[in-house]
Amino acid sequence: MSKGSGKQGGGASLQPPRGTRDFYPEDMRRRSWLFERFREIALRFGFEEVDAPMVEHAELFTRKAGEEIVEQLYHFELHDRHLALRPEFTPSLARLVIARQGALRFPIRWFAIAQNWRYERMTRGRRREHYQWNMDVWGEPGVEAEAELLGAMFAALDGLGLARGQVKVRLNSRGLLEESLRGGVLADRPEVFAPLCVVIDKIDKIGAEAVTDLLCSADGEVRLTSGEAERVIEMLGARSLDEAARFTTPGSQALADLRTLYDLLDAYGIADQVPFDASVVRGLAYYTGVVFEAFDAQGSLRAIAGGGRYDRLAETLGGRPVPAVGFGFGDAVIGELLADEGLWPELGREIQDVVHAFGPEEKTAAIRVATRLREQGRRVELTLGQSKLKRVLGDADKAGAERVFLIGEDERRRGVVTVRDLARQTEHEESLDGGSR
RNA sequence: GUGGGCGUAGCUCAGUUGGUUAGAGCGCCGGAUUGUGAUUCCGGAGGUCGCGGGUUCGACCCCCGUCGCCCACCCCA
Repeated sequence: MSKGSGKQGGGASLQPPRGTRDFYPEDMRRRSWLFERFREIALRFGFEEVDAPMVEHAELFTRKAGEEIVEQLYHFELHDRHLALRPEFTPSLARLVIARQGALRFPIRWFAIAQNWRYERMTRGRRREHYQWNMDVWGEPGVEAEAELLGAMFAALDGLGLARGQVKVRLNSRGLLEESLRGGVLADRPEVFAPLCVVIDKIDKIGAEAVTDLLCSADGEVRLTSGEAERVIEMLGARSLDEAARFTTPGSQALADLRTLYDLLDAYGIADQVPFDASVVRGLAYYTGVVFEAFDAQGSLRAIAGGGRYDRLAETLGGRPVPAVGFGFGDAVIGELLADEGLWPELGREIQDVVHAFGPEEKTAAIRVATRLREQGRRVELTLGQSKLKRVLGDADKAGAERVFLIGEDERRRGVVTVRDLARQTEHEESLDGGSR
């Protein structure tokens, strides 16, 4: 069977399902490198790592707000259960928090590196499966939490080698919009705010007119007056807090929060990397306040990361109210950006020592030597079977080894091992237990 | 979903207007003093040319279908 044979070829395809990836050792080294950077920054910011099952009850994800993320759910019925692969980590995280709500001391700072699944059409930087670094703060209503998260995000970008200015974060608050509609449509029907935001999120893709139509449509969920819709569209054009202030109600809490946030971001040294942009609302229903998304400055790729405040998710899922804010940072788009910028490091096997027995008689001695070295913390490859010295040395060199330990008949008889230093091309003998001779 | 491009050795690709044993580089294996690696030299293995069907005396090449990948648009985070 050949690699390209599809359904016609007979037998199982050797290709992974569309939109999914295999990770060979060289791929896994890069993935691990990336995840180590995420993990290191998270720990440096005092966050604790958590995880949850990749399969959840489907109901955890099936919100009704027209979100694409819900429509693209991988789900299935098994026995009497309706299960789904998680399309994002936040609902699972909420479940974890709610289940121990009485025992947790807030605020809590948790992170996860989770694989998520969405059945969607593929483009560059977008697959049906991806890993996402999630950073979340629960129990802190103030924008100090947002600032800390954005500080961590930029620290991670620094750690990946991206120069300042290569990645920017557009930021807004849904609170501005929510406040301005509070006296109108939201007074009677506060529940339409989420679907309203989901519709607005489409403005860059379908245009202002189409969005206005959707917002005012008599058949739609939102049903704004044309005056309200006009005001909303106009407000989305604001690109500074002062511009936004023209649309806000006097004493706007959302605007005050944003001003405070920018003061804090300035202290982190990143305020100039985070332009205000009133058109950012994000496509998820549960966001309530500040929302943001990171993108490459050239604008050639999809969003790198995104997040926001979701103060009502806990109660939506049956818990007591707890404010929360977080972001997700995917591995796919950042991987493309690192590739474009030539920032992926050369990663080798990092074997340190190779131990080789020339014949069956020397195998036990070789095992003892390898064990001794491994107990010292060295990364040791023990050669298996029979192979020629030429090959052993060549492979050791390619694997990045520093030394090769050789045990042949002569060494065995004298109770020693020949240690070859590959870089210096020198050799000396040691006793089998490591003593010098 | 629409349009375009591409599927030839493990990898990157070449393959003249359809013509007989389908090539290169890298990699892999073996050899050049039986236990000494990056260079060099010599040799070798490995492909039903994505898959299926059709046209033809003859198809990697032309036609149809199909699967997969890439790009753009559409759609959407």
